[in-house]
Amino acid sequence: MLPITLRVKSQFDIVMQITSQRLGRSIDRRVGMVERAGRLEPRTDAPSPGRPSADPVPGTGRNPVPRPVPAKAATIYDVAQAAGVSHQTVSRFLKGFAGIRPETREKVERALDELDYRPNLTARSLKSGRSHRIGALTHELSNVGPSRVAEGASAAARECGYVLDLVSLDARSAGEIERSLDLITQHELAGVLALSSTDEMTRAFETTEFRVPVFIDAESDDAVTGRRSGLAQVGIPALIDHLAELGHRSFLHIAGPPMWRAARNRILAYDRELEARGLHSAGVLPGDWSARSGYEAIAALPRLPEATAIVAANDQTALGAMLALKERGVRIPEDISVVGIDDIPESPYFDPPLTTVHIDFEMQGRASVYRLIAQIEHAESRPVVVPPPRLVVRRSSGPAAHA
Amino acid sequence: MLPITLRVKSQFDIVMQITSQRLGRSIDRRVGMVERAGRLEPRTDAPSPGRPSADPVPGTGRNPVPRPVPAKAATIYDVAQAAGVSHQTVSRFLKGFAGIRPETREKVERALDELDYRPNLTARSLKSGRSHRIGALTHELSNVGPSRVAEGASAAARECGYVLDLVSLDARSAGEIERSLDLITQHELAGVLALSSTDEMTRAFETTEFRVPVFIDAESDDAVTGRRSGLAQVGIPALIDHLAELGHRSFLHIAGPPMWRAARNRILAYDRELEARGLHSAGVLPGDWSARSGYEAIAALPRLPEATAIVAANDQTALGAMLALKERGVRIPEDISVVGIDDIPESPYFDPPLTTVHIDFEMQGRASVYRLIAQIEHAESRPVVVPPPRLVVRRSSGPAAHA
DNA sequence: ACACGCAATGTTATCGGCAACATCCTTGGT
DNA sequence: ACCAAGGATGTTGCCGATAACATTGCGTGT
Repeated sequence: MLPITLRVKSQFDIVMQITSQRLGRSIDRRVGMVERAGRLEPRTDAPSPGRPSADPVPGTGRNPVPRPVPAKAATIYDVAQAAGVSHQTVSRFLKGFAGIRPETREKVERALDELDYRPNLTARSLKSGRSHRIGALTHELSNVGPSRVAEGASAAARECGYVLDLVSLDARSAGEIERSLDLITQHELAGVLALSSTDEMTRAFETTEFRVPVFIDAESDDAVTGRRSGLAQVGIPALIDHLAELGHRSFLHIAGPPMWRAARNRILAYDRELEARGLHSAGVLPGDWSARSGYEAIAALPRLPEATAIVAANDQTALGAMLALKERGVRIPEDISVVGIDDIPESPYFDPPLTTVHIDFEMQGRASVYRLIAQIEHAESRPVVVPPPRLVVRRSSGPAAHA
Repeated sequence: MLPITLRVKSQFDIVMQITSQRLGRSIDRRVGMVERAGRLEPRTDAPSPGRPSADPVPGTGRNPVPRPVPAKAATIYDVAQAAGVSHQTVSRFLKGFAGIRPETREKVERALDELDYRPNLTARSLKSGRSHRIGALTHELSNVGPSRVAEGASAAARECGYVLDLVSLDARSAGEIERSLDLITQHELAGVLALSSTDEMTRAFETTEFRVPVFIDAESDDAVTGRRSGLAQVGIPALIDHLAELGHRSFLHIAGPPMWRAARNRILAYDRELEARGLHSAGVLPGDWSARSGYEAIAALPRLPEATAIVAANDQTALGAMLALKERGVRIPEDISVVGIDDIPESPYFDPPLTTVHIDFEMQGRASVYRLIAQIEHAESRPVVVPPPRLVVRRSSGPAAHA
C-alpha cells in the first residue's frame, strides 16, 4: 500500500509553528518508496484527509495570521547584561579578541548561548561602513551559462562569508540596468559584480559612480586580453581543428546577439581560426542564443548552405539548427556536421548527441567572486583554476561529405 | 573593436578603514566569517609585479585604475546643511510629507540634486527594524523551472521596492540549507522565501525560528490543497486526456526525485488520472529531472515497455528518454508517444518536437513574492493571475500503435 | 613601598536614518 | 489687535553594532 499521503505543510502551519513553537509533524519520508522500479500502487486515500476545504489559491490562501511578534532578537546589550559584563566585552568576544579572562569568556559564552544571540549585520555595517554583501547583476538566468555562473558565484561568495545579491534583469535594457543599479547600491554593498556582459551592462558600469570595487565577469575577454586559456584561445581552435581534421573546408556560423561580448568573442574567434587555417566561411547568420533562432536561421535559408559544418554560438542554437536541417532532409553528420558551444547538460541527449566545447561556468563565476573579494579586501586573489574549455566530441560531427 | 577598459572605481575611504583594524584572523562561528589582516600599499601598487599577462583567471586581468576618490556618500545631514534646513526636513521631504513650504521644498530639492543624495538603506532598516530585502533559497538554478521562478520572483520583488537575496544551494543537503539560513537571517530580512521545495527545505523551514514571514513556493501544493487550476488539477489531466484520446491505454512514467514535492505531485497526479480513467500504468521509473536519467531509465529496461505512451516528469527527462528509445529502434510517435512537463524553450526543437504542458514559472515566482510581501506588510496580497498550465501538443505524441 | 605599565574591562561617541516631542510662525476667529 | 489652533520646522534620542578613549587592577622593577 502506498503511503503517499503527502502532508504538505502550508505556510499556515509554518506560521503557527513559528509563533507557537508547536512542533509540526515532520514530513514523512515514505515517499522514497516510489523508487521501487516498476509499479507504483495506486493510493487509495484522499489527498488531504485532515483538511477538507479546498484552497482556491496556490500555496495556501489563508489570511496571514497576524503574527504575534516573536520576541525581539537579543542584542549584545542583552547578552552583556545577562553575563554581567559590558557590551564591549561581548563585542570583543565575538570578534575573537584574545585578551579576555577565561571566566569572563565563559560567562559571555553562556549568555550568548542562552539568548541565542545572532549578530545584526545591519548595525554592524552601518557603523563599520563595510558589509559582506555583493551585488550581482545577471541576465537570462534560465540559460545554462548565466545560471551556472551565478551558482558558482553564489557559492563562492557564501564560502567567503559574503552574500550574493542576485538581481536578474534584462541586460539589454539600459534603463533597467540603471534602475537596478540604483536600487542595489542603496544597500551597503562591499562590491558589485556584472555577471552578464552586454554592451549596455559595461556602459552602465562605466558611467556609474561606485564607491566600491566592481568587477565584470566575462568569458569573452580573452579575445581582447589575449588570455591564453580561454574559449577563444583554446576552445574554438580545438573545435575548428576537429572539424578540419574531419575534412571540412567550408563553414557556417550561427552567431549570438552581437551586443553580448561573449557572442562577439565567438564570432571573432571563429573568423580568426578559419582564416588562420585557410578555411572558408560561408557566412555568419544572426541568432540570439535560442534554439528558435538556430532553427529559423537555417529554415530561412533559400537553399541549403554549401558549408559542410555549422558552428552554432551555443548548444541551444545548434539544437534548433539541427531540427531545421533534418526537416530539410539533411542528415547529421553524414551531410552536414553541427557543433555547438557550452556543453549544456542536455546536449549529450540531442539527436544526434552534440559535439561541443565544454565550459566550466561555475568556476568562472567563482573566479569572478574571488577576484572581487580580493579587491574588496585588498588581498591577493585566491588562486582559482578555471579548467580550460574542452572539446567534447559526440556524434553530430563526422567526416565531411565530399562530392 | 571595443576597448574594454574596465574602470574600476577605487575605494580609498574604505581602504583607510580596513587598515586601521588589525585583527589576527579570528573565526567567529556565528558570523561565519574570517577577518583577515588588511594589508595595504598606498597606490604605488603593481599588484602582480613579476607576473606578466598570463592571467590565470578569466575576466580582465587589468588592475583597478585608482580613480579620484569619490567623496563619501552624502547623508541627509549634508543635504540639510547645504539647503540650510534641518535634517528632519530633508527626511520629511524624502518621505513625501505634504506640509512643506514650496520654497523650502525647492531648496531641499536642489541640495539633494547637487549632492546626488542616495538614501542609505542600511541605516534606515537599522532604525526601523524593517528592511526591504527578501531572502530566497533556491536550488539548481540552471534548470529552467527554478531559474524562471527566481527571475519572476526577483522582478516582482524589485517592482515592489524589495531586493531579492537569491541564495542558490543544494536543496537536498540539510546542512547547507541550515548554514545558508543562518547566514542570511543575520541580515535584516523582511521575509524569507523557499523557491525549491524539497523535504529538506521544508524541514529546515519548520525547525528554524524566523521572526519574519516565510513562504514556501510550491507548484506542488495543488495535489494536496485541491487547488483547481494547478498542474495536478489541470495540466496533467489534460495531458492524460490528450493521450487517451489518441487511443493510449498503457502508460509509463519517468519520475522526478521523490524528495521534491513537485516530483511527488506529478506522480500522484499521474496515478490518479490514470486510475480515474481506468487506464493502465506500466510503472513508474525513478529519475532525477535530468536528461541523463530519462535516457538511463529507458536504456536500462530489459525490454521495451509495453506502454504506448511515456509521461516524463519534465522535458529534459523526456529528451533523454526519446534518445534511448530511438537508439532501440523505436519510432516516436509512431511506436511510442513521449510527453514531458514544463515546456522549456528548447522542447519545440527536440526531434520530434515535444508534446508537453506549459507552466508559467515566472508568474509562479511572482505570486510567491506577492504573497510574502502581503504578509510582510500585513496587507492583502496583490491579486496575481497565474495562468493555468496549458497543454502544448507537438509531434512527439500520436495515435497509439495498436497491434 | 611606589610608580609604572600593561592587561582586562567599562564608557562614550558615532554611523544615518526615523520618530517623538519641542518650538516657532502663520493664520483665522472674535 | 489678541489668542488659540495648527502648520512648518527644529531638537533630541534611539536602533545595534564598532571604535576611541577612559578606567580599573595587578605584577614588577627599583
